[in-house]
Amino acid sequence: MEAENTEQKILIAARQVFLKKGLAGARMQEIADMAGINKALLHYYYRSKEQLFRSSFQDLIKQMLPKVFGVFRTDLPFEEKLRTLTADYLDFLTEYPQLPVMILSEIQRDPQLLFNELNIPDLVDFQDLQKQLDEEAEAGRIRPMQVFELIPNLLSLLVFPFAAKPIIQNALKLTDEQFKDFISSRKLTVPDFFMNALKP
Amino acid sequence: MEAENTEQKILIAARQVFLKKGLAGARMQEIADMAGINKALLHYYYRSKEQLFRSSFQDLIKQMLPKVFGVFRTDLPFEEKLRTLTADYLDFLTEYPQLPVMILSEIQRDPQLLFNELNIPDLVDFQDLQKQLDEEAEAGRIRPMQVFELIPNLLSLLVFPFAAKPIIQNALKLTDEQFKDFISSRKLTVPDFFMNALKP
DNA sequence: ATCAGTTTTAACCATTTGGTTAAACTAAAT
DNA sequence: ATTTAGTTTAACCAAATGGTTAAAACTGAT
Repeated sequence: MEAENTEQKILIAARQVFLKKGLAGARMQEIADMAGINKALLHYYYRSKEQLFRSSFQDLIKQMLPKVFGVFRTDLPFEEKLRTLTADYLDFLTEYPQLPVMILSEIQRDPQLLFNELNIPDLVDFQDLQKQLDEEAEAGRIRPMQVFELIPNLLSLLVFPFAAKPIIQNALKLTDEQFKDFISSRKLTVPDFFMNALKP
Repeated sequence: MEAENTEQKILIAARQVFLKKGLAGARMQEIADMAGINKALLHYYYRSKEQLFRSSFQDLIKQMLPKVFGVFRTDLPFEEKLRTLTADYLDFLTEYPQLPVMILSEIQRDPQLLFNELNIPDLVDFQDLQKQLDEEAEAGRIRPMQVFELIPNLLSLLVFPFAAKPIIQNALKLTDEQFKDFISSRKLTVPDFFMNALKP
């Protein structure tokens, strides 16, 4: 998190502020203060708030997507894919717990935002995954399952607890540390739960 | 959605705008326009933007919570509870698909918001539910399961698809109507998935 | 018809906010 | 030493925005 050049300092500060407050709620002054620079310098490096937001957003998404979908491009057995993805994704989100809400709310505001820059089918070959599922089902190891049911269910189980972090923490009276433990426990319980749900 | 008195018109308009843009993104002028009234009239009825937001937010939450948690106060068999809650909750969220993101992002901004006004343990008696789970497990109908694992998993499966609606719609190329069908199919697949995951 | 209370409006205000400008500083290249 | 390019700042600006005010219009009771 240390400062290198000014551009980096700005990006890091912007990320922090945008993650917490979103595009509309963020103030250029706050970002400048957090980066320890003058507000005009923001506009020198990134012409507008919108542009700074996009850079910061893009940066995060580019970090995120390979970790979410990368494992789908390997030829690991299905259960391995599931366990790897779960652990990697939960680790990543633990670093940026506010990311899901920020992404979801900005996409609600501007649905184009995400898809102008990246192509999800490019990242996950749904058909390949479906083929693997069909094979597993054929072999009697899991019950028949559609990717379009499986993927939303899996992402739900992985992402939602972060989106609902304040609610969970309050309802269960967890400190930040305890919340991390809660998430950590899910690296096992979620794949277990999931594999059980897939049993024939 | 029809106008009764001005106060109602304002609340309805405010709800629409806040749902779409959140507190920071909403403009008083836009709310006034949508309600077909003058901006000053907003301030006559609701002193400030913050207060209008709270009223609108409160209103929605009060509608939502009984539907989410109400069934936990009945003495239905566990699987019945699960299926009832799923159907009711999915129906409710279908009416307000943007609600989850709005709630989650405003709570991230101000974690107090939700809990100042309502007490979740008052709505769900976790211990009662745990007892029921223990009984089901004892009888060999499900495997042992903690409420604190079950509830987050269930809410994840129910809420997340709405939060990710634009992503799902784009990735799967669904119209609004097809998205509703997708959600509707989950009234069966989610409880099925869930009950299967709970099998001993 | 009039009066009191409520509702509605147009005009206005102060502050905030994103963004600009022009000048000063720095360090490397010539 | 001077030029040049990049970096940083203080001071400003125009527009947007939440909020106020005072007066007009409406309503229902007397």
